Amino acid sequence: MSANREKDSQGNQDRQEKEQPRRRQARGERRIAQLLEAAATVFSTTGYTAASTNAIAREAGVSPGTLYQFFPNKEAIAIELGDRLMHELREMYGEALAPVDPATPLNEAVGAAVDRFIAFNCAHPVFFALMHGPDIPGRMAEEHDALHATLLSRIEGLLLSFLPDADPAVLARTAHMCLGLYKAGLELVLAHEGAERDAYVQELKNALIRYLDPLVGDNLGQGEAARTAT
Amino acid sequence: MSANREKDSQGNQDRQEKEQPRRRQARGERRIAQLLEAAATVFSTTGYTAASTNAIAREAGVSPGTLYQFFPNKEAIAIELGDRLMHELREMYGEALAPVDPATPLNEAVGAAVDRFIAFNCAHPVFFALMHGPDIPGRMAEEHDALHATLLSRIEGLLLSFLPDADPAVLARTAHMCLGLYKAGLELVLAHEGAERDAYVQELKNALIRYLDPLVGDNLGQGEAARTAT
Amino acid sequence: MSANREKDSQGNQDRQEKEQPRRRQARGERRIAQLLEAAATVFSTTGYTAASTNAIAREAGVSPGTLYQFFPNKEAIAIELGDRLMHELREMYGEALAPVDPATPLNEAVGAAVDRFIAFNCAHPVFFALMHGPDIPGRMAEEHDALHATLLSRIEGLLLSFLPDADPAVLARTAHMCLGLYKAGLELVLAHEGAERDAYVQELKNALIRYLDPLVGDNLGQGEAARTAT
Amino acid sequence: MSANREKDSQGNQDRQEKEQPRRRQARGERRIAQLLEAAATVFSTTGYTAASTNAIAREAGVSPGTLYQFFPNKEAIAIELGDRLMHELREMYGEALAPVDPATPLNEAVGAAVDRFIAFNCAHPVFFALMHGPDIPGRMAEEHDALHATLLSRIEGLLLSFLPDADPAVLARTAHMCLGLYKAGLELVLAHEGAERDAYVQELKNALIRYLDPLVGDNLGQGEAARTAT
DNA sequence: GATGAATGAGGATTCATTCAT
DNA sequence: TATGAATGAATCCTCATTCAT
Repeated sequence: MSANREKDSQGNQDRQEKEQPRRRQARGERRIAQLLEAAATVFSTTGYTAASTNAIAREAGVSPGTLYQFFPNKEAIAIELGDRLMHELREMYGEALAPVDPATPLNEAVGAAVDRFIAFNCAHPVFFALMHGPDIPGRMAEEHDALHATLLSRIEGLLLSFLPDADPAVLARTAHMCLGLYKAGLELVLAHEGAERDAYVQELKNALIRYLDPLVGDNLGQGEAARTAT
Repeated sequence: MSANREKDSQGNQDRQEKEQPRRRQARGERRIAQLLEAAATVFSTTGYTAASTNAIAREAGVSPGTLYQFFPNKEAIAIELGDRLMHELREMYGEALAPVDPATPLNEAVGAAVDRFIAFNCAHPVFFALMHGPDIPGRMAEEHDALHATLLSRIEGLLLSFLPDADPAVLARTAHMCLGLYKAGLELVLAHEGAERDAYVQELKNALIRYLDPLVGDNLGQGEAARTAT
Repeated sequence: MSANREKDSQGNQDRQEKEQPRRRQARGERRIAQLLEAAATVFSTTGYTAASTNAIAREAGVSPGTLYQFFPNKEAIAIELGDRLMHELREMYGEALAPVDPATPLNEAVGAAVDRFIAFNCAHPVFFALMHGPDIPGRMAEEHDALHATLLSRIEGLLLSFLPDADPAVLARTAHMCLGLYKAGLELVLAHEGAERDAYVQELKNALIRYLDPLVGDNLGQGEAARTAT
Repeated sequence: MSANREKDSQGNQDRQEKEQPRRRQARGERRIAQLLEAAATVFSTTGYTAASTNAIAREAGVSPGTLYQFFPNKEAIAIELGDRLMHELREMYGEALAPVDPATPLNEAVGAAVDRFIAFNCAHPVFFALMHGPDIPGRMAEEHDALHATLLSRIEGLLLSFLPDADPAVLARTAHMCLGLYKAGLELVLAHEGAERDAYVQELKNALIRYLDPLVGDNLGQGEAARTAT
């Protein structure tokens, strides 16, 4: 049933004999990556709750025991997955989303941010599952909340560029709304392909821009831009 | 929470024979309602996947066997629940959302629709769980899609009042976006209480109105309204 | 006294009838007895830790699921088993071991008590396993201790008949020693059969009588009796 | 949790070649001792059945593979541990317990023997676990029995000093009883500390002496001694 | 129709043991 | 030799579903 055994024919023979511990660790790291990838697949297919560790192991081509050599339980897999995704997000786009030149027109800033996020989410479909999870039980909810909080603070950072003197409560609410809108749009984007997908991306941008536009009333001309963006 | 004592000691034996089938039916209906109510509670608490039929039966105060006398499986419960919710929605708000006087300003129309939906969703928290389910497995997805489709067509109806000559594809996309935006906002609304909840309701309306406003360009003055709605 | 069912007390109001439950419950009770008997067999064969619930179910001739319909986990089985054994012990020998006529010679009192206990233990070999368990984990240790404490207090009661004015600390220590001696002897008794077993029973009595004899110095002549008992 | 690098940097390179096999052996011996020590800790903490080989390896600071380089399986560890303990016992107290001057009063002989054994058991808590194990599965029971047999023969030897012309069957039975009594007392001794422990040690001696005293009837005056020992 | 016992496959997790390096 | 990854059967327990009464 289980075909496994180092199927990665990467020909990594150039590694050194001195670095034996490193080799060991390297193998472990590879397995971990492999398992996380498998978990990503299974999570995005079935959702966290319905995902079984055996299925993840099978998807990764290893035995269940191997999975538990690297992760103490199912939760830990999702948590590590979330951590890695956040890390990558951070690496790709810098520590903050924010450092936007306030002179940048809103529609450009939003458009760029959405494009980036969409690209990231298309590359990592699990991110959506983890971000979106409504049925996350136990200690994992904390992780979920942490991920959420991180995203929110980034969005707040971005918004601050445009709304430097906003009431913190309003700012928080606006960030929540933006994240919600984004998630809603993302779901539609991921559900379509090709031209239709692009159209939804544009609609998502429109929705965000139009939602935010009145809040940055001093940036003249943007309302007009937004109105003609379709 | 309904008591279920069928020991009708009414002494009216002659009537009993004739009415037995009806009584039976009536009892069955009561049981079904009881079970669906319990299912609604359990589904909204734990989500569909994590909900167990035994838990539903226990919540309904009946044995698992009884549950399976009325529903062939777990899926069927959710499906029936969805159907009933749609039915109730239809009863409450008419066959279509649409019959809106085209002269109604957009913000009023959207505001009224959102208020209605929010009220409905607050009254029936399961609706959100069923509408939102990202981890719906197997054949149940069809039902989910059906529910979705119904909502979409209603939204399209409403939109048609304002965009009578829109491209069908654009119309569909717009409806999808509206539904997505609504779901996103609903999640935030349900997650808060009191004044904060009201604030989110307003934000949700704003988001929808501003999103739609440019599409109904002929309705002069509404952009202004939207801009000042906060 | 009955098995502890998983009872989420969720406001189930007035339920079922009066006659059927008897039958149902009767079947359940029989299953419980069956399962406890199987557990007794398995526990005495392999010890608590090494005993598997599947093995118990198999021994009882039922599926694993059935076992868990009556017991929430492995611990509960052992606990219920212990409770039933204590209950039976109490039923057989009265609430206390003690009400011994102080005029009874020590050797007779001890002999009678040992005979009774031996008979009980031979009839219920698990009792030894539960009493003796050195590797009992988790919450079950409490039960074990409770069982132990019960036995100790009974022994103390008996001793008080002979040592009415003993220091409580000494009394406790003496009771512990008696129980320990008894357990040690019991192990040997259970390990043999026929005449050899009888011989060990006699040796156990001797050990206890001789240990206690000097403590009841006022009962003249008992030392002599003890010395010739072999 | 000790690091375990065998990079013995003794700088004596010339010796190395000749002595490599010896060094190897020495290293192996050290590993074995290390593993047995770890096993002793784990066994006495969790019991044999619940002890995992991985836990032993971890406690020893080595990998599971290393453990299996020296022991073919879990059983073998316990067996070797038992053997070493017996060996040490023999080394410490001579080949026999017996060489007791028959003129030694019984209470002195028993008191000395008990003190020695108690000291040994306190120094090696595993001994109790191995000696006492009621849940020993499979082939390991043989080893357990062997250990037991050794102890018994030593006790018999000691008894022979006092009962030179006893029936072998009686002798064996008496030895079994003494060992049982000792184990029972030991359990109580190990369960207490300080003055209470000492008190239990004394009680254990009393129990043994009083048990044996009548058997050595020709040693006048000992009965008296036993009676006043408390 | 109602009950609750019964089922058994499946899920998370552990562990003795083996294997490649 | 030492390592630590790998295995897979076994463990405890759950749950959708069926059955006898």
